[in-house]
Amino acid sequence: MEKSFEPAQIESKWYERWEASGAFQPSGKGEPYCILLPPPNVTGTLHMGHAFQQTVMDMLVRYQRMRGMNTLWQVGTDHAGIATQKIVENQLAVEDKTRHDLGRDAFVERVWKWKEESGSTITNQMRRIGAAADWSRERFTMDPGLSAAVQKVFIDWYRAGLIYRGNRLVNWDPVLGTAVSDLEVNNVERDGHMWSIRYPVVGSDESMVVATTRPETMLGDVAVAVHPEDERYAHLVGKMLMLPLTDRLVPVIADDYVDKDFGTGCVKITPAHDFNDYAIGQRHKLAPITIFTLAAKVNDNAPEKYRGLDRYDARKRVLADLEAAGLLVETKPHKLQVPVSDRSDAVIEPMLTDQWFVDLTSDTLADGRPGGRQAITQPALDAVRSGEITFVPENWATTYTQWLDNIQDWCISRQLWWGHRIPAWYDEAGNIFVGEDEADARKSATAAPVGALRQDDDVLDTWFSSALWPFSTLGWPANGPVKNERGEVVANWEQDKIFLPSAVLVTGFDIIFFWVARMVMATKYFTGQVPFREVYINAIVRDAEGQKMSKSKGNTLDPLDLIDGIELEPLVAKSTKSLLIPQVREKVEKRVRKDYPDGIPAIGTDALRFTFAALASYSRTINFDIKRAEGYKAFCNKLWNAARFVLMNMPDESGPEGEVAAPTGAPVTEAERWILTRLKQTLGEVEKHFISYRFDHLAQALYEFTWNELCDWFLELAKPALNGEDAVAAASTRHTLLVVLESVLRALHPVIPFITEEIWQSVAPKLALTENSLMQRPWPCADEIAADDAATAEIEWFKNVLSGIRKIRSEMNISPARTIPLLLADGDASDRARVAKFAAQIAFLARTEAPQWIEAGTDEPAAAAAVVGTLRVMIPLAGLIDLGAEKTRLAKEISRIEVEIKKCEGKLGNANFVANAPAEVVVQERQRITDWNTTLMALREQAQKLG
RNA sequence: GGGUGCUUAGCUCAGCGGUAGAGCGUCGCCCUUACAAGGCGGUGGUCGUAGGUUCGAUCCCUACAGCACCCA
Repeated sequence: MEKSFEPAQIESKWYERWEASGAFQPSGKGEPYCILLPPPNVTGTLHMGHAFQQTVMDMLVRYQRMRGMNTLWQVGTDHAGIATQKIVENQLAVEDKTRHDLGRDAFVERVWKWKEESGSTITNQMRRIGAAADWSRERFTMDPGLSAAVQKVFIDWYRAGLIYRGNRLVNWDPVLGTAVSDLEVNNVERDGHMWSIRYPVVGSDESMVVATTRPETMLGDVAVAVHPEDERYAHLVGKMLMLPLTDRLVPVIADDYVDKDFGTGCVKITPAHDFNDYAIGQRHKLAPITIFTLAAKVNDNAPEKYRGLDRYDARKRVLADLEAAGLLVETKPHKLQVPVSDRSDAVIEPMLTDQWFVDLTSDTLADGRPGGRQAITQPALDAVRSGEITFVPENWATTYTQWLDNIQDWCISRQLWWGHRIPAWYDEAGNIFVGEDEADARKSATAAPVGALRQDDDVLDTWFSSALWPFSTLGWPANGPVKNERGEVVANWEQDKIFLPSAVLVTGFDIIFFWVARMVMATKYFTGQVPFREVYINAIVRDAEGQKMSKSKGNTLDPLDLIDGIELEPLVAKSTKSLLIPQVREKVEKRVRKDYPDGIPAIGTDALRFTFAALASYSRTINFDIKRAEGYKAFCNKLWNAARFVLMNMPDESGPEGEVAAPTGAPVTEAERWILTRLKQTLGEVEKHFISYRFDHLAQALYEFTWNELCDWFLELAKPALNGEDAVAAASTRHTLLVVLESVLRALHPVIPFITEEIWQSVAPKLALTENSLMQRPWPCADEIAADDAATAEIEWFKNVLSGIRKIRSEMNISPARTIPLLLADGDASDRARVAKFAAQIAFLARTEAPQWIEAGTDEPAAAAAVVGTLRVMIPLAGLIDLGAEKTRLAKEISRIEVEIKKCEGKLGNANFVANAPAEVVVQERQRITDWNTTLMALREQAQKLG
């Protein structure tokens, strides 16, 4: 083995071998255990969030596979309608073209081409982080099978009356020219103004003043609303107002929605361009007036002078005209939430358009069939309320149910070209025909179409196809084998439905509504089953200061840069490459140079994964600190060197295969039985933490065992045993070293697969193991290891003795290289026996001469002492230690213990404590005071002897 | 405005009713033959503030402050 751990060398070789061996595919044996990968954007790249989430999934999958489960990690990518179309449109823009220059078919072809080029980027990156996913079943949301599922679901829901077409207010992106989902809209706080505008009351001297952040929308006002109990305006309700700048009159209406205390208590109502106003308009049966075109320019419903103006130009014009008319009462600065499209940065304009919706809100349809609430929403709510699906951490269930309780119908149409085209046709009279194709649509119609049929231009929301992911990837709705777009068989529902429900969904909280809930809805409706039993909501990865990672801040990290390392200059170049605004570029460069003055060191995949595990508590964010990752690289190196030590100590005369003969019978030494006991405990903890998804505790348990017990104590204890005269103990220790190392490799494998595999390959022959890969080994079960409490007590005693000596050496500044005398006094029979048993270990590890007992009554030389129980462990002062220093040290120790005793006495002296505290707590407290007193007496005796 | 979290050592975080913990950093001594990415030993915290419940509160309850995020 190399002298130190070199991640790059070992990571490159294992992944391909694992994949080629078929180890990532379901074994076909054991209980099914399935995890669905939240499909990343097909043209996307791996970011820290992906790397974290996928590490979590990979740990679970590898663990369950080792436990003998029939494991499927279903992977694939998402066509990400808007994002992908936008990228290709940007490419066209460079050539000074738009998608319309190409036409629909040629454009879509071009997107496919781009998908072919870049589609494997993220999946190859996933391989770098070691994802043990079944790539032979990789799917794409637009492959033929998944498209068939989309079509069937649309048609079935349409025919069940659960999908309808309607003219509704939606989030409209005027730049992209499509409706977008709420998820793609960010509410951003911006500096704006609050303008107060006077609306005169018709036939009166009175007027009403409304406050608005969007004065231009007044051109579409249909009313002014006040609170029904607002006495100031009660007499005006029902009266008409003159809408300034127009020749229209609008009524004053009363509605609870209005906040009396906000502004003047009068609200202008523009139903066509505001969601709240839309609801009020509906309540009061006021027809909305749309005043913008789809490009957000003023349309013909507004007075002529404003027509054709962009919404912001219109605002200026409206304000100027109001000012001129003396109707602008006040202008003051105001912070407001502006809805901004995540995809184009354009300000969203609520817009009345014809869209397709999934009904999620009506109880019963007009014809008596169940409505969407009954058929789709309620079952999804029940699945979580009944506990059929549980969230981890559990409070996310509240988020889920609250959202479903207030759900709106789902707008599923998008005005894009890239996506699943809606299987609906219109005749010349505007009648709708839905079917698999035009012929099927005609066939299923109740009336003959008028004239020619034309297919709907729109495509479906990407989430519509991802909602079907849990069952469409398993082959539904086909009965036989399903092929992907390359013609390879990837699923077969008849066989694969055993993987439904999947075991756990690992995903971010931000898509609970948009994806998680919709998967539950669709899967429940079409298969009658829940899509998964548990939902583990993973934390969001932030930078070390807790800031959101963003390219424009310059605090993003590329997981591959952490794995491979990167020099400063390339890192700067990379971070600033796609930033267009010069100021941002400077800021980013400064930040990168400050944060990584020496670039990023290569820490390797395993250390990165261990870091993710160690940070994965139930907290909702994890702040990624590169320092921490470096610490876990050191851990990998520690493990590496521990393995080196074990292998270096194997006999030369091992068998033909390198096998080290297993001794018959139980391990000989206390140390072996102790480390096996600790291994058993650790494995038990790890199993527990896997069940509760506490990867931080899991990682810590393994870290502590490996470093603080195996390396710090057992390997050290093994040294004298291996080199001692007891050949039986040496042989036994040698074998235990191998067994413990091999077990810990197995236990660590789900977290750090590469290094463990690499080491295991060298260890396996020594144990005559026949598997080709660590991946094929079973999980090291705690139940298979014997515990030995007596041995544990012996080793605890030994550790106390050794620590006592080390502390004296260190505090008295005795050179670690110097061998010193060791004296023992007092103690009981068991101390005598233990000293005899561990004499060689004590001498070796504490660098002392053979211990010498001082019999009671004989004179003691002046010495520094440590106390273990009643035993005094002493190092003579002569030539080594300053008497004064030792007295000071003792005094400090004595006063520390006196404080502890005082605390105990305080509790035990309280009658209420003794009467009310649980018996075992009182007993424990009494035991503590006894132990402290024992130590105190020994220390005092020692102090007295020093004079 | 409604909701959900968070506030513990210099930093990043565990703990959550009965002796305050880890990693990193820091200080001292050591290049001891698995590992200086290391060893050994230290230092460092009235657990956001104020009340309450309890024999006992970092942990439970209430209020407040600050910081996040989600939904309006």
